Amino acid sequence: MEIYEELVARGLIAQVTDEEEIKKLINEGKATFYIGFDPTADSLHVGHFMALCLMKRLQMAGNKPVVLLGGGTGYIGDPSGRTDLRKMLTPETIEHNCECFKKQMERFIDFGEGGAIAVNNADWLLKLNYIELLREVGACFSVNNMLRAECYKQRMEKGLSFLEFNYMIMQSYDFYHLFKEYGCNMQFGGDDQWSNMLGGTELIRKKLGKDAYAMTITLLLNSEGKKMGKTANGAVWLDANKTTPFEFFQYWRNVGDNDVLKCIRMLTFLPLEQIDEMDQWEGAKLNEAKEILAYELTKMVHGEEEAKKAQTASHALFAGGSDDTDMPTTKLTLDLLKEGKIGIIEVMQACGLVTSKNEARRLITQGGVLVNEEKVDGIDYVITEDMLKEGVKIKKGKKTFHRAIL
RNA sequence: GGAUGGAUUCCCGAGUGGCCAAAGGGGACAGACUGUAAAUCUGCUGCAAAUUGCUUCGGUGGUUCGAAUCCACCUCCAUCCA
Repeated sequence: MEIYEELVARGLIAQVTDEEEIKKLINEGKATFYIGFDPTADSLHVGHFMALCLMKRLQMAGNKPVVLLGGGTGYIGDPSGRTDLRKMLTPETIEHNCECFKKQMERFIDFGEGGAIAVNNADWLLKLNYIELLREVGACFSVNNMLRAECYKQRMEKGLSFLEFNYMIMQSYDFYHLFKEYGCNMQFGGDDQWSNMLGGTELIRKKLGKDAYAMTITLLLNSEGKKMGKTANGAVWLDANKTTPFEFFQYWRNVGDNDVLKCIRMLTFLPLEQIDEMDQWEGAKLNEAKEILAYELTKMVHGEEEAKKAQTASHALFAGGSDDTDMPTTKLTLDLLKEGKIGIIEVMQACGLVTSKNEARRLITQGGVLVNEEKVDGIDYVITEDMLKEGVKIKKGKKTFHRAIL
C-alpha cells in the first residue's frame, strides 16, 4: 500500500486541494512539505504529536519535511478555532517555547544530514516592512473573501482584532517564502488551518503563477465531538515533567470504547491488518485494545522503558498486581508529624492529592479516600510514624494513587 | 470621536442595598452500578475552623450601620452612528 492510501485508510486526511496531484507527489516522494508549530506553550501536545507522526510517515516515504517554528507568528496568535482573544505572548516566552519545541521534536523527526530541516519564521517575518508588505502581498488578499473564511466567521460575534486578522496573511506569507527559498510545494496542518493554508496556495499562485498544495489532518475528536488530548487540567503534554508517563499512559488507557480504534488507527504505527483485526473486538475485550494504544503511544513519546514502567504501575493498581514501585511517591519529613502522628488531611495535602483541606474533608466524607486499601472512615483519621516508615498507599477515588513515605 | 448595552465564582448565566459564598445549567470531582468504558442515579463544587470567621462579583476611590447591587473616575468588550 502506498503512503497516500495508507493515510486515507488511517483516516488522517481531512481536506486536500488537489487529490491527484498530492497523491502523486507524496507517493513518489517528491514533496517538500511543511507544517507550522506555533510556540503557544513550553511543550508539545497530542495535536502536535499527530502532525509529527505524519511528518515521520511522509519522511519514511521519501519526502522532505520542513518544520516551521512560529517564532514570528507567535507574536500575532492564530484566531482559528477560538472564540476569544488569545493572550499575547512576550518575546522571551516565544523564544523559550521555540527552544522547548525543538528539543522535543528531535525525538520524533530525523534532522540529520539530508533529513528534515527546521526553520523559524521569526527570521523573515520580523524583518518585514509594513508598507512594503502591504504593497507586495496585501494587494493579493480580498478582505471580502477573508471575512468569509470559516476561521474568522466564528469570531465575528465575539470580536476579532486587526492583529489576529493578519494571522492568515502571515501564514500565507510563510508558505510563499518557503516555496521560494526551499522549493516547499506542500503544506500540512490541522483541519482548523484550512483557510489559512488556502491563503498560502492562493498567494503563491498570484505572485508566482505556480501551484502549491495543501492538505489538512483530521482533528482527533472523541465520539462527543470534543477535541481529544485535553483534560480538566489542560492538555496532555508530551513533556514528562508536565504530564508524567504514567498519566499519559492512563489517559489513553481510559479513552471511551467508541474512540479506541480510531485512536489506534490515527496515532500508532501498527500495521493496518492488525488494527482491522482489533476492529472486531467488542465489550470488555476492548480493554486490551486500550492497553495496546496506551503502551504504543507511551513508547513513542517516552521510550520503551517508561512505557513498561507505566504499564506495570497500571497493572499494580487496577489489575491486582503487586508491583507498586512505580507509583508516584512523596517523601514526608519528620517535622510534619506531631507525637509520631499525622492527620490524613495533612498527608493528602503534602502529597499534592488535594489543593485545599476542604477538598480533602469532602473526599473523606464521601468515602473517596482509602489508606492501604482500607476506607478512611472520618476526617480525624491519623497515620502513625510506623506506618509511614513502611510507606502508606493512599488511594483517592478510583484512579489516583499516591505513596507517602518517611 | 458620539450613543447604547455589557464585564458575576472553572465555563455559561441569574441576582439590582441586608434573607448572598451568591439561583439554574454545564463541566470537574466523589459514591452506586460496571470492563480503569459509555449511559444512568446520588452527592459535591471559595478558603479556613465544630455553632463561626475570612476573601470573592472588571479596577480604583466614595456614599451607607451594611454594597455584586448606589455614585465618580478608569480599563476592556459588543452593537449602532462617524
